[in-house]
Amino acid sequence: VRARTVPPVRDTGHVGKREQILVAAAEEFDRVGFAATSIAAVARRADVAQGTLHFHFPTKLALALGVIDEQNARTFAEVSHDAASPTAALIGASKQIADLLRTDPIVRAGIRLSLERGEFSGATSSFYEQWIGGIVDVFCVAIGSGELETDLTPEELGGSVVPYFTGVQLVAEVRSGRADLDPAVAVMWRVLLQATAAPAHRARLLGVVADTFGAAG
Amino acid sequence: VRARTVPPVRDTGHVGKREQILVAAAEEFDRVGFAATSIAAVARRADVAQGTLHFHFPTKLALALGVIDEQNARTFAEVSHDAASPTAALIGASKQIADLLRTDPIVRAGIRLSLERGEFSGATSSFYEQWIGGIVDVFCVAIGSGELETDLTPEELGGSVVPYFTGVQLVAEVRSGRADLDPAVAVMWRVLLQATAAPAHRARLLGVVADTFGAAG
Amino acid sequence: VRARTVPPVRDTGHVGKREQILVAAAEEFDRVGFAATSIAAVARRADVAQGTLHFHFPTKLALALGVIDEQNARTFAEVSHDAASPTAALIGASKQIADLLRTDPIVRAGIRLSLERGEFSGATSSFYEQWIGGIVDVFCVAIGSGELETDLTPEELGGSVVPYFTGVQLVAEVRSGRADLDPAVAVMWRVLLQATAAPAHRARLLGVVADTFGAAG
Amino acid sequence: VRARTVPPVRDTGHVGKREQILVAAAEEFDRVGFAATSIAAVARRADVAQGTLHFHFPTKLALALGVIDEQNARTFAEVSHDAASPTAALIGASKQIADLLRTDPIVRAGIRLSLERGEFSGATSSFYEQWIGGIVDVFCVAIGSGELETDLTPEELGGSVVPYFTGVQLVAEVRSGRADLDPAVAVMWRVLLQATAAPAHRARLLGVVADTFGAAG
DNA sequence: ACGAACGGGACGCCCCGTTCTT
DNA sequence: AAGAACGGGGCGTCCCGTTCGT
Repeated sequence: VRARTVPPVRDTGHVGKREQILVAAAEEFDRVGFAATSIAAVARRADVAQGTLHFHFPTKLALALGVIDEQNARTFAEVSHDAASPTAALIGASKQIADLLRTDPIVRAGIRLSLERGEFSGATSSFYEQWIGGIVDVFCVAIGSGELETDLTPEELGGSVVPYFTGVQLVAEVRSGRADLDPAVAVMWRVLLQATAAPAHRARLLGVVADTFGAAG
Repeated sequence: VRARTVPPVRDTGHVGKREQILVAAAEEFDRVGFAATSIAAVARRADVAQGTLHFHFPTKLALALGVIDEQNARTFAEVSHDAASPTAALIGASKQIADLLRTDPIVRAGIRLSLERGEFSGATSSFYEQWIGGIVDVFCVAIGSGELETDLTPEELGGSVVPYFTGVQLVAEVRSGRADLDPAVAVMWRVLLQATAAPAHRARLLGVVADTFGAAG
Repeated sequence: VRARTVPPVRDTGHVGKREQILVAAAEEFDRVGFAATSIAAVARRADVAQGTLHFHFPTKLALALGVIDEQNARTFAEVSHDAASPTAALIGASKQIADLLRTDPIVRAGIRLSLERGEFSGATSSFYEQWIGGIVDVFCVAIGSGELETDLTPEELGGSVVPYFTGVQLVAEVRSGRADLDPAVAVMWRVLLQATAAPAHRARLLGVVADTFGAAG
Repeated sequence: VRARTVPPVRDTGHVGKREQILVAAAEEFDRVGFAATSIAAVARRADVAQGTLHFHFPTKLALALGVIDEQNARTFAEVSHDAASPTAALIGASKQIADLLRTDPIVRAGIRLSLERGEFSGATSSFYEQWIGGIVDVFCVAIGSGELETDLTPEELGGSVVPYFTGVQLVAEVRSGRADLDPAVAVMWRVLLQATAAPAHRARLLGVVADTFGAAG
């Protein structure tokens, strides 16, 4: 920090105080939740003065919203739309999100904050609506293309898959610190495909699941 | 309190300060979570002096553990074992727990606290292990009796159903304050039965779901 | 304690709850002082319910005064009046009190409380007046008998010896936990005798000091 | 405080919040001791918000150590080394410290805290070691120069004089609020000089005592 | 613009000393 | 003799401005 008194030619590794703070905040939020997170601890972890923190995020709530926004961006960025096999694309996205949940503090924190009801209602519920909406779209395509066959509507399906994934991730966190998240997500997909995959596609999609979270994983 | 200065013949509704406190604490924990709950608020809500509260629960953590314990007791009490149709019994239990989640503050709070990672690890993870264990047993019977047919092991199934229910309940809470919890649980069961029910039992079990969470629900 | 549910014929070692409490209180007062002593800790240490404690001592102040009174009694009981050599008697008493200060929690606590100014002013200053008064009497006799020769009045002498002993004891406590109290008291007497002993008695009295706190001590 | 919104030319009497707090704390510590001193009372007396106080002294212990440090500095600053007559210098220092004990709250509080055993052990015992060490040095010189004659070693003498003074001061405090501290210190010196002063210097040194704490005192 | 020191109240948890009832 | 109830702070510290220096 002191070395920056003379702003040098190419401060390598300089990622901007803002992001530095955001990551530190995410780590604390993920660790102990919103209410128990102290701004002082965030500043300490970010190696930043409290005044500096206050300059970028005037309030603790702003800090949380910043984390949630960033998490939304990162999460949705992972969803790749593949018209060929929408269900396979969904499986791939779930794997990538599971990976993020294991590695990216901002995503971890964002999810946790999104589930703490209360002050984030706005950002939070819109997050779920958005997510479910996107998945419903995928299911529409998948059903339309005959990849899935079910008497459930796409809305019912999407509205159940998102909570399913949420629960799997959350209980994995509580039980094992997300160590065995991948197999749990795989089981989820096996249940879902057994229930909804068209017979013609079932074997292939189960293969995708096995490959994605596979024996190697 | 004042009315008790003359201990009357039949102090109806006197449930003991301890339970009074437990309920008040549960309401607060459910509303804002552990960290944001203030002991003063609990005492106020329970209409009890802070010293009284401290006598029964020396610490905020003790308060939370008390709530979790009570919730465990109440939750498991709901599970009725019906040898005739274990799956139907499970569906019934899920309905009853869903009802508790809508009405019983202690159960609501207990679940919420169980998902807040950290200091409750002990009580919490044992809670999930216990719950999953019980459900695995039911699935063993159900598969053995031919009611369910699946290539998933009972362990996989139980370990996936519990998170499924947890997620459904949680997202329902965030999205609608659990107003539409019943239909969401019904969808869950339709997915699960479609995936695992033996053809000979499928229609009947779906009927149980419809009746349980049914049009009347 | 449990064994006393049936009050037996000869509860050996039964010293009365009152004294039990007094000792426990003294230990705590000696350890941390009046203000920092908690009544709960005293009750715990005395293995007595708080209600019981309150029955014997309605107030924390009463507890402290009880300790101080008992200490006064025990302290003054040690002073033996020996007309043959009043100074030697004084030396002996100082040794005995020094021993008490090392072993008797009530005396330790009483002294400590007596020096904590404030609420005990009454009991405390009377304690010093009484003590100094007694010693002045001894010095009167000693000077009258020609054992001591000094241009200091007995009042000056007594009023200086008591603080001297107090300081020696106190600093010994702070510096070494009273481990080397005896030699320090011996030095005190050597100073005092060098200043006040009549030449004819000096050697004998110094011998008394050496014997009392002596090489064996 | 309000007057400082416009930082004026000559903020007379502005001594810094830190010192302001230190003095207020000393007054409280002196009045009721460490344990019974409330931080709120200190803040109130210093006319400072509790947050401000916490900024300068994060803990009550830090506050006490701050007072003790300051007292050490002020006390040792009074000791003037006069090679001509070391004993006279010591007498003078004792007078000055006695004056401080009557007037300077920080010195009063520091002494009191130093005698409250327990958490201050570190700062406290070093205080006594330092003090005794300094006085032993003086006695070495005094004995070497023939001003004092005694069979006591300088260590014994120094290790006895400091407690003597401590006791005199303390009992004076308890008995009379230190009103008659000066005569008591004078008596102390008369005893000490009678015991240790070389005959050739005795009259002169007693004269110094009389002049210092003298008839005018 | 940015960083840092300083100041300010407001509670939060703990627990303390007491009283009241059994 | 004991258990239960009771308010009242104590300490810590948190989150937030504001004012300096750079």
